[in-house]
Amino acid sequence: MLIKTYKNISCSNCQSKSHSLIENLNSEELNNLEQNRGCSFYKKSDCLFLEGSYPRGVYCLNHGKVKVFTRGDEGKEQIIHIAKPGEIIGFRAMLSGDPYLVSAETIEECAVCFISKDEFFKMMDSNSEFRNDIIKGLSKELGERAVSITDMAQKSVRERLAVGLLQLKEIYGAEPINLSREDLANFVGTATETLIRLLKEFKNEGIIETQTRKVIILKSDKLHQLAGK
Amino acid sequence: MLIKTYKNISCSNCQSKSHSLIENLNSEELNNLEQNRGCSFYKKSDCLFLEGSYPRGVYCLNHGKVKVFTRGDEGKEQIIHIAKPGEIIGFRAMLSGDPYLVSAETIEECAVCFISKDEFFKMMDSNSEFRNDIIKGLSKELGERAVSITDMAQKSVRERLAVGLLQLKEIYGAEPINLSREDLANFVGTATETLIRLLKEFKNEGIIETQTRKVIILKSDKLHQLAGK
DNA sequence: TAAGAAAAGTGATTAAAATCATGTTAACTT
DNA sequence: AAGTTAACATGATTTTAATCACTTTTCTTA
Repeated sequence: MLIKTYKNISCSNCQSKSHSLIENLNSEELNNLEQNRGCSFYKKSDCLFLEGSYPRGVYCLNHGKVKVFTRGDEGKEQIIHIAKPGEIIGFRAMLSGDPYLVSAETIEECAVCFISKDEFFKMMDSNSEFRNDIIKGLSKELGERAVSITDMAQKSVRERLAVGLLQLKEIYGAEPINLSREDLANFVGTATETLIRLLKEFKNEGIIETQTRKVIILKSDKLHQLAGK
Repeated sequence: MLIKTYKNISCSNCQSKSHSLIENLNSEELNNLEQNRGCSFYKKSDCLFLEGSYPRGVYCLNHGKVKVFTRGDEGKEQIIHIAKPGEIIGFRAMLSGDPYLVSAETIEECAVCFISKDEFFKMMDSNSEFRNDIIKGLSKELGERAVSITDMAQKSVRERLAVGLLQLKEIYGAEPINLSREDLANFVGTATETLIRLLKEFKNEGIIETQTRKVIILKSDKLHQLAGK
């Protein structure tokens, strides 16, 4: 259970600062940020923001994981990204000036700081390093998404599952992957039943191990092979 | 046939300036840009840049169309974007500092100006309006790609063809869509044979008309229906 | 801790789209 | 203008993955 001392989180001492875009702020800026952001605790499956609404600021993830997804025609989720601590969520729509095209929801207990639009743009304007990091982040993600589109269009579900598991390994690090089968299916872009069958195959082939819902990767090299180029 | 007076194109009078990111440059900046860019004429199927190589600058499309694509495992192209006059091509990789993740190739005769890395970054640094337009452009595209991923994962090929034709209508405007069946298939993300069969269906349903390779959209509303949400 | 609900898993069937094989038309080239 | 090549088109077949119907297991919470 997450210790709910989140109100006391300081930006300067934030455990997630080192792998965050805020790492290049100086101490003055960090102090200012600390005064002007609000921290909240979110239960599992809480919504950060909803597709179609207008952004009022950005979310800085201190603890937990957040899924970012769109909904297709029949309401089926497509998970575009799973955010981990340190990530700033939702700045894309703020920068473009459009309403959100995606929704964001916690998939475990989370501590999240909210930075208002004004504050965020102030940081963008005053700190060129921060701004460049944002631009680099956008660019990097844009490149990754071109690859994702190609994968979706050309790879088989089996290959996509291999790709997806490798991505999730990066996100979860040493911890086992802890996603519902449905979320995993919506990340890979397939039906839940198909996903379950393929997971079983991978398990039988000794590539992964499962502990009820949790997935542990045993043979990354094999997954790389299966994933293709 | 494109008149090859492209050497004389001036940025200030560029026919594509008004729908380009360079429209917010002042006359001094435009003059400077004009001194420092090089214009070239490209035949159909010429390569602007190749996946894996390092960007040395950006390409500003004055005339013609350019396809931007990745290659999947078996070399099959996935067309991510089709650029039209006014667009700046290839700044994504320059901003992220990585090698290109995509290739760019002309699909008709083109006039293209090259702006060097230095020049481009100078413009980014000195003109905040230009910079903001770039950031907005990146953000907008990033949002669109989330939708594309979802479409690829969830829509049928028939639905995707409807979506794709509507996008191409925006790009081609009043002119008929002029793409090879293979390129069209690689844009929609399907096999060429499947695409041809679906085009025939759309034709039989009176939604489109074909003139050999050219496609003319007759009923956009019907395409919107078929495309889903 | 027992009951109910939600998630995970299985089997059978159907549907969609890829693949393979081959024929036809259009577009260059000499 | 004829010949050659490449693009377009079509039919038959196979493969992949979705869908539907249902069972079992695992969480919740009263």
